[in-house]
Amino acid sequence: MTRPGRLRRPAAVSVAAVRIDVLMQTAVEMSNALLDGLNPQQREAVLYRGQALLIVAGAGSGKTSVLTRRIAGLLETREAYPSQILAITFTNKAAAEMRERVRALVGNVAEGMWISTFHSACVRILRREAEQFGYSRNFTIYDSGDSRALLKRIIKDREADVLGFTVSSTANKISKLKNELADVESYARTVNHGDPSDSMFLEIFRDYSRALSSANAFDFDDLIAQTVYLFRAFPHIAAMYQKRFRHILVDEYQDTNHAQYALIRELTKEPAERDPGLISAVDGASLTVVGDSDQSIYAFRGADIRNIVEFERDFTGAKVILLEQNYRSTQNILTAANSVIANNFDRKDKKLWTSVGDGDKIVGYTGYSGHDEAQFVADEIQTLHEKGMAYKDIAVFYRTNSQTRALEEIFIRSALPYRIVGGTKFYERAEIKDVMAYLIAVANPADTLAVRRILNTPKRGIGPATETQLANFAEKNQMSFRDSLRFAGELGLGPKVTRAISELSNLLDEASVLAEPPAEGDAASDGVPEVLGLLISRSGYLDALRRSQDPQDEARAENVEELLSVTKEYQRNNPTGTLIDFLTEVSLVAAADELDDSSGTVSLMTLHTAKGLEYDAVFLTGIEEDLLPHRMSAGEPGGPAEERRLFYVGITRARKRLFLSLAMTRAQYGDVSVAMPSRYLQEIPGELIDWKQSPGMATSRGGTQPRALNARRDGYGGAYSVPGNRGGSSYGSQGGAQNGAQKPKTEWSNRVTGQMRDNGDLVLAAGDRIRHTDFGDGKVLGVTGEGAKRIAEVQFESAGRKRLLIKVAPLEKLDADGNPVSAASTAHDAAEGDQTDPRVDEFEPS
DNA sequence: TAGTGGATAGTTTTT
DNA sequence: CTATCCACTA
Repeated sequence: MTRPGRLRRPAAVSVAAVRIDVLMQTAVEMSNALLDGLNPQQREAVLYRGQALLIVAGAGSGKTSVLTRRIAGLLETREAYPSQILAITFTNKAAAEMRERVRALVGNVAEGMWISTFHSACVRILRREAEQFGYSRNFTIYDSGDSRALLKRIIKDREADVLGFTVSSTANKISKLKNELADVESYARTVNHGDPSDSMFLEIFRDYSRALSSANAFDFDDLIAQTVYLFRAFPHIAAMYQKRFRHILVDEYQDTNHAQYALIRELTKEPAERDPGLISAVDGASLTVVGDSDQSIYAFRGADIRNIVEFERDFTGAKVILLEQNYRSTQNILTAANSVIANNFDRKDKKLWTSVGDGDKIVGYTGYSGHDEAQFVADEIQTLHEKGMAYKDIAVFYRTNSQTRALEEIFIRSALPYRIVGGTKFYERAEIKDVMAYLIAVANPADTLAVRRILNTPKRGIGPATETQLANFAEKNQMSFRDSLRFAGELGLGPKVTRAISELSNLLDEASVLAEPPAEGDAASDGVPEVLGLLISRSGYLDALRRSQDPQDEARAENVEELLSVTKEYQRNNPTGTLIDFLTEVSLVAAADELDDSSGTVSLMTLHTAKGLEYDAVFLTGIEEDLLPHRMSAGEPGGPAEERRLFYVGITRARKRLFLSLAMTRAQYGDVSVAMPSRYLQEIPGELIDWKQSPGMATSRGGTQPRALNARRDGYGGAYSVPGNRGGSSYGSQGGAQNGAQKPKTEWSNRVTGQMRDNGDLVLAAGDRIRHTDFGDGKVLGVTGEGAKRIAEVQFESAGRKRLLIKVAPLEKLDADGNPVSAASTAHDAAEGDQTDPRVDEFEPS
């Protein structure tokens, strides 16, 4: 498909003429394919043409649809070439989805568009222009872990810890400054030099910036800020991009920070007149932003809600379109969401509505403990699944990552397939970071942090003393730390150490030869996997893991091999991708990017990660004071309001079913504390919630009438205290099990990730009687599955029917008299000792 | 230099 | 509770 010549630049005059002409055809051409099924507001959002457009898109109002059709429309009417479009999304996954949907609408024309996250777009620009400002294009990207490692060294070197500097506080402060586009010089001007703590921070900030630039590296925040600096310092470079991108679209605009805002401003500026061929000035690019201030949940990270609130004032003549009709959820869910968010003052009133009807009621549940709550979630999921809902359409959300423990444990026992999205990410594991450091040392030898990391990993007898000597040598001779390795012989070290250093240095050299991109015309190399393979085998890293006695190292070795297959997969998909390209991609993956829709598992994630996703059934867990309005948010201005938005985001992820759960007591840091229902629960109209067990019921176990939660705040205040045992710390230290008769549960083995209980040899058949630690006695109805995945379906006398993964469930087989068959035959007793003492069932009314 | 054991400190959300 | 740090010993 060739493009019409008439659209070609340079004369802007003629472009303007064409635009009108195109616009007239637009409505006609687009009405068929692209406007189908849109409501009037959506249609307007697709069709509007002007310099600035704000689409205020409530949750589930079809904004992705609008955005993709808007882009497709620009392409279809030939108002823009693909290369003139820049679309910014929040995650790579969203970017991929958007590209896919545009492709579905207009075909392969979509190829040349830039659809990416802020960070990827900036990396792309920075790599292209790096040489202009003292970096080289193979710079590496420091993730927050790398930044912290660097700061740790600096704080230690400066002995700043005695002044109360911690890594995390310093990292946060630097990040904040960078998000405000402050650099060392500008910050220095505002500093009170009389204050020792102030000037110390300045020194740290300066050291940190120097270290980054001498390592030829950027941290996350730099990627944005440095791009802005680049544009400001080099107007001709800015002009290039300003002329190139004619249409800029930004999704999730409410979560942009100041630096990102400034970047958008730079990109939409009228290009400075530089091009002699141009008769008159080119307009600034047209800007479309989509967002919802009610879903702003990243203020803690510098997101500035004013960017969207003041958009109209900011871009004069901006058009605002409001999308309120929701295509995702039932009315009950929306009413709950509306009533919660209405409690945030200073917001523009906006009410989501739908035409699909009320739907099911929201289900509420109050557990006695976090594990009870988790059991409720697992049971409900099982029921949903039996009624035909696929696991992949179900999600469980929580506020903090630590809440996954109880959920995971119960899910494993219940044989529920689940997946944790985010959390400790694959690429954050120590062994992966080690191996990545090898790759970085090859791709960017200036990155001293990476070189230091691998220097003695695996152990080669190079200790801190040797490392310091190398560093001194490097400094004295004005060379990089990497290069100092080449001169190991001149340091007068022992022969063993000298040889170890030289071998490492040679290995890196060899690898970098291998990493060279293939010469012009050569068949594509399979460079990245080859380089990685060489590094992990010759360095001895993989062997060291395999030889290790530590059982966890086996899993680590597997992870390293997994990374090797990741590189192979990467190279298959990107035959011309270089090592640096691979490293970039890895640095910029977000939690939600790991989601795989076809996985067939329940998804567990934090509320933050959940933004932008949707599921048929959603479980919001831990709706408690100090957890949902999180304790840490109380002090911050705007904190509680942001927490409410977080709750709102969670509610609006649900299509059909919404479950709200909480616990009366929650185990945290080893001891148990009392939890109160979240204030936000009362903001939902009582008639929308069907309490299976309300906070009122949960205290008075005997089964009184459900007490409406929403009735009165003080209604449950006093009822919440846990009987007995408020005495404090003696609790955990006594080893717990004998306290089992008391209500709050004692403790559970939290060994989910480590070795599990293992009933591997336990044979069960239909008709057998068993005793379960939590559910009491029951009868086996049937056994399905093979080997380690054998699942028993058990009818318990009082706890109902459950599915249990035999291998790991805390159960014993009983003989005809109701006694455990034999302690020895069930492996877990012998293996685990005190953790598995049978306890009184915490869930049962006693 | 490596490995161990005891003490201690930190506990929100993440591109 | 857990992860990390530090000091001490082999």
